[in-house]
Amino acid sequence: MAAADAAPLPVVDLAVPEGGNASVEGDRGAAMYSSAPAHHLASDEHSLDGRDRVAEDDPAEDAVVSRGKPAPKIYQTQYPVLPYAAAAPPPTGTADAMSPCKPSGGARENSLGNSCTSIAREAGGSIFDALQGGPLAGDSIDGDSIDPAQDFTAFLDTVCTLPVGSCDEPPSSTMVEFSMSIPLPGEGGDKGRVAHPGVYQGGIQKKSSNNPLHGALQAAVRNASSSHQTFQYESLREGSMPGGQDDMCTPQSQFRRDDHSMPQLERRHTSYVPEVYHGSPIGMAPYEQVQQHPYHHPSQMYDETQVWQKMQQMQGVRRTMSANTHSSSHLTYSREDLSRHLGGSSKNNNSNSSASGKRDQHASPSNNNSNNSNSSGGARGPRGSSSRYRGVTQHRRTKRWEAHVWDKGKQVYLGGFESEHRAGRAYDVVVLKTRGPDKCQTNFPIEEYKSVIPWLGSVTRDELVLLLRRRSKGFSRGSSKYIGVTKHKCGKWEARISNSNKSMGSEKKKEGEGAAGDGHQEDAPPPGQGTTARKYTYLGLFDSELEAARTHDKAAVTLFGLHANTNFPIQNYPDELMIHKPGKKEIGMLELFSNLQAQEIM
DNA sequence: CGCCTCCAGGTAATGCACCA
DNA sequence: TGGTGCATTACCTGGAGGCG
Repeated sequence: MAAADAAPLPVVDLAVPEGGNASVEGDRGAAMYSSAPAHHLASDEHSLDGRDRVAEDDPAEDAVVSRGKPAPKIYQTQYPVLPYAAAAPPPTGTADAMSPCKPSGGARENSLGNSCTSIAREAGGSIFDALQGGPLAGDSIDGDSIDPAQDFTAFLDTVCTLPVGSCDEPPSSTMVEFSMSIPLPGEGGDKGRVAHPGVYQGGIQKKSSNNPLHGALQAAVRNASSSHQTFQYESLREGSMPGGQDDMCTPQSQFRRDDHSMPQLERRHTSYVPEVYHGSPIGMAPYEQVQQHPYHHPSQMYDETQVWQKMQQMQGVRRTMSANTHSSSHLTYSREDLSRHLGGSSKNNNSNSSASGKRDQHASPSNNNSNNSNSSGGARGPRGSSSRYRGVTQHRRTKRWEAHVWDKGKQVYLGGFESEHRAGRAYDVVVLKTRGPDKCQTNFPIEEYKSVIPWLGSVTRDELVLLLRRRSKGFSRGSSKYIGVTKHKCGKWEARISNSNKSMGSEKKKEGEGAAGDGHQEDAPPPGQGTTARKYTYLGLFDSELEAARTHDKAAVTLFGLHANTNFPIQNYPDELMIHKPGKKEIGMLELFSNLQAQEIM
């Protein structure tokens, strides 16, 4: 999808110099984000009724999901800017100061803000922070005090807990806290750039190679001194986390399945920064715009009472309408279902409508709004559906379940999931958000979402999608939570970099878009790199994962500058940025970067 | 005709076997 | 043990096709 075709999402007017505009962001914004743990959706196992568990239980699934892995990329094109602010960084020494969401935020938490326009994005975010900040723990909005524990993780927990049964009481008011603790340069400890040789000691290992890129990288990384920011971050984390920073930061450790007893404080760390970064207005959302965001204007949030009343009304109707199907488990497959699942031709069923109708029925025995689809011959949809859940498809090649919703004519990818059921849940939540409880068709009874709906008012669709994606199977990818880092068989961490480390997806599409070009093309390809063959350059083995990640970042920034797809915020690598020869349009962003630093905003 | 759903292709990133 | 390159997997998107 070309950037120009992106859904008309609320892209703020970006105050970024030439090249740093929204479309640029969109084009190259395939930011890797967050090491958000693939916090398994354990709760839905417990909360769903037995039918679901029988149908969907997959021990392997949780084992996989709980690994906690890198995040997928998000295309800014699709999710341009989330105009809310992050919380102002707490003072050093506070609990939040220990957060892995700090400066380098632990892995891809911040890589979200990396990729191409991270500087601008982060700059914007930090500027905004400086201007007004977001709510902090203890703040209150409209009289409701913000519970620090109620962050996105909690939100998703809520989503996934989806109680079945008592629907008599509306959930208590909750507010999502966005907390970003990112000591940026010039903020606490930016007193002089103290070289810290130890940090990057590993550097890129010397190795004879014919790859010209290799040589360039070696030189670049060798020459680049460590940034103080990174050092400081390390110090903070190490100093404040007796247990070892990595232990604290890794999703693997945080979300180990048997780790539920961990303090809330630890758990909450992993969830929000990505969104914050992602949402950080790249070019600074106008103050007013941000202020208008529901998050900052509780008055614009859902009125829970109204929502609840509406839901109750709807439930009454639905119970009646779906009475017939309610009693039948959706495990009871019809002949059509069996046929479909066994590869029966959808054309036989023809009636796709028929097939789809059955799907709805089974997916949601009490399918709230299923009245439409069932009674009218089924939901729209081509061919035989691969899933009995709406919005869920199974990737034929990978057999993974993917969920999508359509919003304003554009398809929105919700993530890949291990189970059909979870994909269906993802769809439900997003569709509830986008279309509202009274218009959407969900896979499961809407009453199961009663505790979720209030949350939906405090997040944007995009935020929600990001959350779901982070919870999706996609996060189980890779052995490391850092991009470009893999565990070598010898036990060390191997760093590699691709010759197109830059954000994916958009480049190709932009090629034919001349005027809308983002400047990418004008940047010379990496040394020795053609545009055709994908090549990975070996950067060396490292004892620590972190070290490997930083080496990757340095190489990426050296090669791709602002377009680099990094694990940590790009401002951690000013020296590499200087080494990188920027393209014309990058220069504008670099200037912005410099100005921000000069103003001590960054 | 527009919207919606789903399929499946392209590409990025990681896994892993193999070689020096 | 270190390094390379291919295979596999996952992410994301474009577009086909059905329905109102």
